[in-house]
Amino acid sequence: MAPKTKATIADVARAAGVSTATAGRVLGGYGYTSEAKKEQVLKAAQNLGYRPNALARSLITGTTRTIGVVAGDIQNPFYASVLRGISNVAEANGFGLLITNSDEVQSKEVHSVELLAQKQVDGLIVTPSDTRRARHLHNLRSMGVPLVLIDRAVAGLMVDRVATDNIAAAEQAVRYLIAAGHRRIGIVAELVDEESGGLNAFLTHAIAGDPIESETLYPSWQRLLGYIRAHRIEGLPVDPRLTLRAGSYSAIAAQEIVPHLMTASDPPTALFTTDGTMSEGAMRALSELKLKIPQDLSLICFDDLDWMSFHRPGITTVAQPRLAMGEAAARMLLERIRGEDYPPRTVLMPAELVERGSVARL
Amino acid sequence: MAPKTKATIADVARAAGVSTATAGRVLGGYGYTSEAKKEQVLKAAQNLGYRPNALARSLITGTTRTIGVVAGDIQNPFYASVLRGISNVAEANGFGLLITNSDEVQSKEVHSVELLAQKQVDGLIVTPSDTRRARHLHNLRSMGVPLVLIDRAVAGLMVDRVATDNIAAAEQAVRYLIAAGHRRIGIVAELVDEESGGLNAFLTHAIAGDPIESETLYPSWQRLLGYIRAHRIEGLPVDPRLTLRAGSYSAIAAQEIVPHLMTASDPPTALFTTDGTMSEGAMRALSELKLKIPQDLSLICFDDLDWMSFHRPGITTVAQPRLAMGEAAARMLLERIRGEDYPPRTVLMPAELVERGSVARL
DNA sequence: CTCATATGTGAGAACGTTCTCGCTAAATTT
DNA sequence: AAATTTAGCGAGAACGTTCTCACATATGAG
Repeated sequence: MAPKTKATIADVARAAGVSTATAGRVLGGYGYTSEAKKEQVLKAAQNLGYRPNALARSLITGTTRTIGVVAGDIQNPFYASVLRGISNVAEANGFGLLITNSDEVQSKEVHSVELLAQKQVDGLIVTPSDTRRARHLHNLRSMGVPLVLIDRAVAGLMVDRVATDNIAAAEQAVRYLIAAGHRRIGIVAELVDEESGGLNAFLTHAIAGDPIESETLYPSWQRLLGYIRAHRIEGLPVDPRLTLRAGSYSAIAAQEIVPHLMTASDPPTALFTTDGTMSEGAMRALSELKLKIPQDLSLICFDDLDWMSFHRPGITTVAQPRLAMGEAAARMLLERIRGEDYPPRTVLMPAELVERGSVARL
Repeated sequence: MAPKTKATIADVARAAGVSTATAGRVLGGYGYTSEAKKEQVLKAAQNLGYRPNALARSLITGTTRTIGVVAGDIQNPFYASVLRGISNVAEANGFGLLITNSDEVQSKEVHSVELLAQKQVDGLIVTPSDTRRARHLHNLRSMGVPLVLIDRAVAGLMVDRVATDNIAAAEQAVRYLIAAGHRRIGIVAELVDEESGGLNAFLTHAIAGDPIESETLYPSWQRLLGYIRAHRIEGLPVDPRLTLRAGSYSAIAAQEIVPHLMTASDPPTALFTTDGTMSEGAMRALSELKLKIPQDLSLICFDDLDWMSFHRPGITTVAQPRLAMGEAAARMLLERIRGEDYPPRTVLMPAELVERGSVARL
């Protein structure tokens, strides 16, 4: 029944009494074959338990029907959802998914991209960990490997990209807080990479309303920018002491920094956390400080994580369409793989402010 | 600099003025080569931007350095963590990861396994969606493809397996509740597949203490068994009305069923939820019912999800070593791929009861 | 000096497919 | 009736590697 050794197309051909070419035609579904031989071959294949070797096929067709993904960390709900979105459309189109983690470390990302390229993926979806140095990605482009960026852009790399409209999303959230009467609003953001001149320089520029090249900013910087814009629009000053930088993409970092803000002399009445991880860290800190939400502190988070809906009170949050982002990215990539030749597209997806009970009116 | 077309080993050989065999030797790092030629070849490869084609290599070596994973749903924190564990050891050993979702649907799982097998993965890690019908997995074994099962077993399929010791874990949690004075303890479990005779027959058998073949039980049934054993050990009767079956692996199902229990005439004083998804659904329901934990209801969950630690009160839970499970599975698989030939091993990992504040002493 | 061993090299087969070509026979058009 | 097209099939060349072999050359032992 189940054969001990794998059967090749030649074995099937021999068993069916035809040439490998004919066997290949019926098994591969290309070219002409008579009904009679088709049945013979199919029966022989069935008996031998023939399973096509995708490697050999890919070697000659030049396509693997596999797409490579470099995510930051599969375990992170953001990436997990994005991946699921990618997986959905990949699967629907008969594509496999080769997934790696970069941990937001450039060297790992380079290594991953190299691995995936060697495995001859038909295209890549990457969340670049460095928005400037990206030789490996430029290199891919010059080799003609389709590439789609998620969540972040790379300066000078003109490729398809899908991201959240971070500035608008943050601006909306912060204006919502201001509309509720809040005047001192804290923000806790990752802000991992030094923008030229650092946080202070960025703040003074942004507060002054200087034009800022925001496209290639990291998402957390974009969200900070939205925070600042909301203040400017509403005619409110920005107090730099209210802008908290975690400095790394970790909940612990957020958790450690929040207490400084809340135990200071003039604490904020509302807090805005700029992504799921920061939200989690902040929640840990607030929980330990035994602060009541929203009585002691109003809160708007970023990313709609499971617990935010059943937490009491419900957490008002900016929901990114994570699944849809993954799906959009995969669809764009598949179009490129099919050879469609648009100019590079940027899809900015709107985030939705989900109102729950974590914001008090002052 | 960056070449427009991909260079093959033959191109490199030509440029270096050696044979493809020699070029292959230095590039592939096998056999003898003189220092002089080695340098020539390396330089030529550098100039041409040579990137080895893993497909061609795999076709001849018969190994792809890729392992396939069939998970239920990447988006689910349980699978996300397990996957991360797998990824960690795979990456450390230079293996790639081909990941698919089965959504716990048998037909999708079969399809995934077939896809991965065609792509010639060196081995598979699967969370089987059906513990009985698994022809595709038996088939893999007979073809000599290494296979490791996670979380569940398949009747009659003797392969390496890693899972949580669900019975012991549930027993410990429920005994903990009993020790705290609880006498009416509800359980909300998935229990998706009809065990022979259904839930009632299972209950009567288990309560009577009949020997039960527990190895191939689905995790939720095992945890129910642990719940029953705890009652038996402590000399407490099991009230079938307290055993809630969600019937599907979804938070919504759990959310819908919990209110029936809590608004009944004789509600439990404590609740045990048997996995992360059930916990989430139950929390939703409890939140809507505005029940205070632990004053109105004590609670022990399964799986240590992020929010459980900063929820107020903290949620006491049975923490599965999800990451370690993935790592263990990957390590076992790699051993098999290397050709090590033990008899099939089952690794039952202990879960840890994390005490927080969701259990009241009566 | 001869024989064995280690080091180095290239020609060409192999891996399992798809693809190109040439050949037949039948069907259709001119 | 001749000319073309179409269906059907097989031989054998690709794809880009690794691997096996045969053959050098150098080194050292006896």
